[in-house]
Parts: sequence; C-alpha cells; structure tokens
Amino acid sequence: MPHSSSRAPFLSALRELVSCYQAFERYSAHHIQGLGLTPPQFDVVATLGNTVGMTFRELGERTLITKGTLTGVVDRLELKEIVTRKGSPDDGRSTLVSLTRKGEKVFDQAFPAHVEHLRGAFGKVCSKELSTLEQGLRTLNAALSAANNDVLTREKK
Amino acid sequence: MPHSSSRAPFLSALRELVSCYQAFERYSAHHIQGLGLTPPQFDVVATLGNTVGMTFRELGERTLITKGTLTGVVDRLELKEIVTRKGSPDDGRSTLVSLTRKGEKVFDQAFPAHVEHLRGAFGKVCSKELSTLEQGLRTLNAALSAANNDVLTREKK
DNA sequence: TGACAATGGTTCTAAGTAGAACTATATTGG
DNA sequence: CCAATATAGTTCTACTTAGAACCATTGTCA
Repeated sequence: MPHSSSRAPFLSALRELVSCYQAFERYSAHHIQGLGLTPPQFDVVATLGNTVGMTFRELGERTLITKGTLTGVVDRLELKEIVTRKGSPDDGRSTLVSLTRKGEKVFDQAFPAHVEHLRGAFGKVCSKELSTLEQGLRTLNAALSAANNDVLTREKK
Repeated sequence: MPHSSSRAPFLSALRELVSCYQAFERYSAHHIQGLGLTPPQFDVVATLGNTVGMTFRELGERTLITKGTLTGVVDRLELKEIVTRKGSPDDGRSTLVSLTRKGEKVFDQAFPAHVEHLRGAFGKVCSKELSTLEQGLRTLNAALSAANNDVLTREKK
C-alpha cells in the first residue's frame, strides 16, 4: 500500500512499535520458558516477589492481565505449588494470592537471571537514547489513552 | 522491587514499551471489531489488499503470524468468504491465498477507515517526535534481534 | 433495614498463540 | 536417478486472551 503510507507517515512508526514489541517478547519468552514458566506466569511471580501477597484485582492491575485470564494463570501456578490462594479476612469477596516458599525460591532464582538476560539486549543501547525512547513512548501512550477515552465516552452517549 | 529498577534503568523504558503496545492494541482492536474482524484477520486482509494474492509463507512473514496460527486465521476468513485458497501452479506444496470480490470490498471499506481511526490518536503527536520515536525503536529492535541471534547460535553449538 | 447497585472472582466461549509432530511435495548431491 | 534433505501447510496440544454471563458478598441510600 504505497500511497497509504505516504499519506500516513505514522504507519511506519507503528510498524516499528509492533515489531519491536514482538522482538522483545520473543527474546524474553525464550529465556523465561527455559526457567519453566510462561511469560504471564513469570509476570505474576515477578509481581508477587518481595510482597506479602495481593488480591486478584491488584495483581490484575499490575500485570495488565484481565481477571478472566488471571484465574487460569493463577490456577496453573497453584498446581505447580508456586502460589497459594487465601480468602481475604477483610472482604469476603476477594482472594489473596501470594508466593509459597517454593515460589519465593523460584522468584529469587528467576528474577535476577531474567533481568540479566534483558540487560544483554538493552545494555547495547546507550542510556541517553533509551531515555529519549522512553519519553517518546510516554507521549504516544498518553495520546493513545486520550484517544481511547474519547472513543469510549462517545459510545456511552 | 525498588532496588532492581534502580539497578536496571532500562526496565522503565521496557514497561513503557509494553504498556504503549497494549494501549495501541486496545485502541486498534476496539475499532477493528466494530468492522466485524479480529485484529489478525484485519492484518491478513490489509496485507492481501491490492495484491494478486500470496503464499502462506509470504503472508506469514509479512503479518508476523506463525504458520500454525495462520492456518486457523485463514480458515475463518474463508468461512466468511473473504479470502480463498488455491493450490500454486508452480509448486505443489504451496497454497495461494487471495481476497475474494467480497474481501476486496471489505478491504476498500475497512482499511481507510482504520487508518483514519489511528490518525485520531497518532495525529496528536507531532511528526518530529514521532520520527525520533521511530528511530529509537529501530535501534532497540536491532539490539533485540542481535541479542536473539546470539542466544540462538549459542544454543546451536 | 431492606432493596438495589457495585465489586471481586469464576466460568464459559471464540479466538489467537507458539511449537512440535506430521504429510506431501520439491530439491540436491552422489 | 535415487536417497537424503528441505520446505509448505495442516494438525494437535497447552496456554493466553478478552469479554460476557454469572454468583456471592459488600456498600449505599431511601
């Protein structure tokens, strides 16, 4: 589509965003699977690490995993005896998820190893460029959120 | 994990990359679903638009959908009579996928509409910042590809 | 206080995802 | 020319995904 990309130069930035994300996912997932976890499972373990546990709601907000999905991810981590569920004493509706002893060992081993693995790629990019990139992503993020809110409120009407 | 992020400043850029991608996906998917397609289905239609069709292999390379997944996506588009499969005359192994008449109509209607929708978000970011962002993403992409190749060749040995 | 709304999790469905095993057709090197 | 090898798609499995419907509990307010 030659004419459309010349009319819409942002499409090439977009393509780059998507392919960058996918490249990161590939690089990251490959390593995580070597640790015996899937990427969402690792995400949950990394989020629970060094905490006393948290509710499904909070866990979902931090990992950006929707609640329907989260149930399944936590199920499988529970099967592996890496996390446990415990009813909240304060609120009969909510469930607290936390790492088991075994889960903490997994965290202590996997988390630093994974950060090191990532450094293997990100370390090649100079920190100045990285912070420029971060700034640009923030701007785009804000534009996307705003646009998304526009659409949603327009639909509500 | 307060100490880890201070030791690894790239993690905050990474977080921004992931959340930016997800925000884009949400914004984009929402609109695409209003057109009666899923995001991968739209991707395939957009890739086949204004072409005479292509093989699964080529389609997979362009959309970044792996072949096992692509079979299912094309199946569902075929059910909707948006694309057709046709055995390649040159190579008995490969299959050509192309838009049907109806598929072309869908493309002509959906593609420009979607680009406009995206412009609603990206248009808010000035083009200078967008091209800086694109450049940063290219750099990171290159670093990720290189690191990934390193890992793969190391494993082959 | 008692109906009604909001919230937290689970379940269900349709789809996408990667990766491995499989089948059929090419290609290549001896 | 034929055996080994590579390539193209399909199938299968385990998992993730979002979203909707659902259930139980909690909060609100009349």
